[in-house]
Amino acid sequence: MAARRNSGKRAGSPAALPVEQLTQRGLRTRSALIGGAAKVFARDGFLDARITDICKAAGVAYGTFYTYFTSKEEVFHEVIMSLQEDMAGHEPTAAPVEGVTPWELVEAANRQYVLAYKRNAKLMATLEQVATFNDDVRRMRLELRGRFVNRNAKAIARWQDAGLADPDIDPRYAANALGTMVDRFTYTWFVLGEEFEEELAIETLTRLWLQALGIEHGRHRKKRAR
Amino acid sequence: MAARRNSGKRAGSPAALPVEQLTQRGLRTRSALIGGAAKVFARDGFLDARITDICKAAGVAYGTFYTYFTSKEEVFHEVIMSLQEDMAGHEPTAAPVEGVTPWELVEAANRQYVLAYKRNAKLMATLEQVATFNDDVRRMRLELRGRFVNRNAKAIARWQDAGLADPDIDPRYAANALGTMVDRFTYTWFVLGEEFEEELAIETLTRLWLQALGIEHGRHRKKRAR
Amino acid sequence: MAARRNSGKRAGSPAALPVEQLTQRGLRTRSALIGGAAKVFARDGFLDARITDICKAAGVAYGTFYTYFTSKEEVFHEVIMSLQEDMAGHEPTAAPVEGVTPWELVEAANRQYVLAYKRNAKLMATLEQVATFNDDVRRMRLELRGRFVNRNAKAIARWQDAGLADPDIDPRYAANALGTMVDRFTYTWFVLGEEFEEELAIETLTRLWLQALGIEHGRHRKKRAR
Amino acid sequence: MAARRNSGKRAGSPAALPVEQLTQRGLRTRSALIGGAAKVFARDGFLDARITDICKAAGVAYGTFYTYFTSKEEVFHEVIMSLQEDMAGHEPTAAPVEGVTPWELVEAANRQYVLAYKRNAKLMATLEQVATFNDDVRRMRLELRGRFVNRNAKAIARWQDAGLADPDIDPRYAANALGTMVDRFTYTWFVLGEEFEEELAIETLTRLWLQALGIEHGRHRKKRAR
DNA sequence: GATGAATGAGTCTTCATTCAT
DNA sequence: CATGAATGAAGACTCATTCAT
Repeated sequence: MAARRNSGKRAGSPAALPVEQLTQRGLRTRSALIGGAAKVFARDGFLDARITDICKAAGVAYGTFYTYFTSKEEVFHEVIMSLQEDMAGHEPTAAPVEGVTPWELVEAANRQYVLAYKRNAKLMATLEQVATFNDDVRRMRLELRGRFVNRNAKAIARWQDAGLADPDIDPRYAANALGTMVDRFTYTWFVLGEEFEEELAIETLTRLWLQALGIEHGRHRKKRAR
Repeated sequence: MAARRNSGKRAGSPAALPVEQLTQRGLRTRSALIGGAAKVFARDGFLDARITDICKAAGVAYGTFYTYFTSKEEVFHEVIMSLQEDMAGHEPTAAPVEGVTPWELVEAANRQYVLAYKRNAKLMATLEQVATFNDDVRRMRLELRGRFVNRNAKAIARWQDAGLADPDIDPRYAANALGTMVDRFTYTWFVLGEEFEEELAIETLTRLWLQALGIEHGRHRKKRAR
Repeated sequence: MAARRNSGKRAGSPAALPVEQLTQRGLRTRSALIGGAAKVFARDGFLDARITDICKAAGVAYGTFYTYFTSKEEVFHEVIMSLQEDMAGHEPTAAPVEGVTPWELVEAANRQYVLAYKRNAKLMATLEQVATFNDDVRRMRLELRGRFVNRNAKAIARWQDAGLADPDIDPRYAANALGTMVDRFTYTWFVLGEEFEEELAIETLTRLWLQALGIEHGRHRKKRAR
Repeated sequence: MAARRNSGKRAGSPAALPVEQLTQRGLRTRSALIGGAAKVFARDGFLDARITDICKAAGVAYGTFYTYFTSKEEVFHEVIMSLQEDMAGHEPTAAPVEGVTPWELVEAANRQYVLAYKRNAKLMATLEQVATFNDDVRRMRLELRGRFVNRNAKAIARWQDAGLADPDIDPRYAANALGTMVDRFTYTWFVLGEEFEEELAIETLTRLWLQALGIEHGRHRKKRAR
């Protein structure tokens, strides 16, 4: 199985049409291409995705692709944008809400993350793939991760200040570790194919998350899987 | 006037020399190639690594590569084998040892993992890359992961039986989640480049690991990073 | 930064454009390639023919070849198809025609075969070459041969029934032997370069053909070459 | 199925050891190599035969090959020499023998040719293959053919002078055509795999041979195959 | 003489990107 | 805007032949 990547692009790309200046028809075609790309990236990964296939999936001619995008990377970026919208769109409010326990908050967050991941597993796998060799994507992921971690770190600090969580833990370190735990557990589950039972998984992740921080959970009596 | 053709009736590729039948000199060259490959894979990743470069790094002619390996994948496999030896070689004894606390055990394991990862960060990044598109490597990783997780799951179950750990947690789920946490935290640290302070990182990971399971740690008074 | 890999999960080779879906321009290029291939195959044989040369002969860029064909074998197939059309296209009617003597029939057939062979000698040599190592081509040739031999066998049987030919001869064996005689004599002549005089060759082949079957020929007084 | 041939050889071959100066041991090794080559050429054809395989079959080290031969072509030549000895070694005396009828002579010749071909079918196929691209071999075959044809032509002329054969046929043309007939019929039979019954085939070839020349055969009452 | 490792020229093949219609 | 053919750089791989022990 040989594998490789192109090194350079040729000079002076003619630049794709700017989205703003697109006619109705143009917008439709562009959307179709993004949709086709999503399908192909999910099915084949980034490396094995060919522009031809994207165009076929979108029902447009080969050359049309370059009317809207400069490169495979560019469509990929668009696809990932939608993906991330979907991944983030359902997050529970980050802001502290009166009367919501840490357990409820964390469980809700974990549940939504797991479900979103499940929905987008194939594309997430592709995203993971691209992040291993494309610096732009890597940077993008780091930023996103940063925002996510920050929010969690703040919540942890808040809980520490409120005397709910172990004060001896560095919030940034913990937020990184625990966020990573959920993310990668889910990857192992939906991408690598290790089998888990949904409810138990979510509950275990939540319990580990909270107990790790020394937070007492409000629920009781969880059982192991048989 | 020599003549030849590919893909005849016979088997397949000319098959590289079997290691067992190699002379001293052959063994030396083979090692040089693996070393060169490690260097190139670490520097360029798998996708951008070229056989030529591996040969250059090994100080041998192009064709020599194919005396010992069938493909880039095949050397990569060898490189990964050594890598995994290094990653696993320093693991603390898995067997329960009298008088060793969970804290000591987990901290030792985490420390060695972090240090090994640090030592091999670039190659680990490459391994991660290949695992995203090569099924053989992916399988290999899953197996390895499985063994690691099993061991941890057993330790957790033992601690639960001994009344040290929260009995309401499924050991397999927990071992997966916590193993993943350490692995991916380390990846974020050494591959993605997020900055952490070594001692604090190891300690935080250890503390989270143990507290998550409801295990009381034997040490006290950890501080946050400033 | 483009990226790609071979041998993914999907089908196989990128598959050349199907002839039916080709535009005028595409058809023209494809033809040019077949023409160029014919030229190169005739000049260099199959083994020494390089795709580059075919492209040069066709006046197109290297990559264009793979727009239309998957491999050297594939163009070769096309070239051979045209060749066989030319070889078979001029055959005299196989059906028994009132008032045509066996001599006239066999002579006409031999003459057309000799002339067609002469016209296509170089390509026939190449075909012969490929048939020695490519099973597809070999099979193709056997089929063709079979059809040809069958027709001749039927004619022989007819002549036997009509009392014109020696009834003690097995028609299939004879058709094989005599067909082969003409074919290989012509090969020796035009490919190996043994020299013969055209009229005398055709006449001798015809006479041998007929006399072998015990058929009296209608002409007289043939002379030896001086 | 890609196919190709090397274009050039490197400069200054060190020249293989001359047979005359070989020790006993050397002669044995040389023989082993020729034997191994015969096996491999028969199995794989010339194009797919690799020096490695020849050495393996001969039970000697790779490099040893070049102690005795300069190239693949050179061993092939040796192999073909033995082959031709076997093919020619059993030929019935060419010289006119008192009291032997043409039928007896031709049948004996055909029978021995068919049997020899059957014995050596695989190598004959390989010889045919090489003759399509190697000028030396082609020349060799032409010469051999020439000698064979000459002998037959002389016999035909003799029979014409004796009033046994049709005087209106050119002996060289006839000898070429009929020789070719037997040769290629046999090729079709043993190499291409068309099925024939041995006795009937030999008899039919013989009868066609003789009747084509207008020679009355001495036997009677042959039947067709059922 | 024997051994087996080292060499590298020669081609094929892919597919992102460009461009003429 | 759409279409689809044309382009060509980049690298993998083979194996006959050479050469150091």
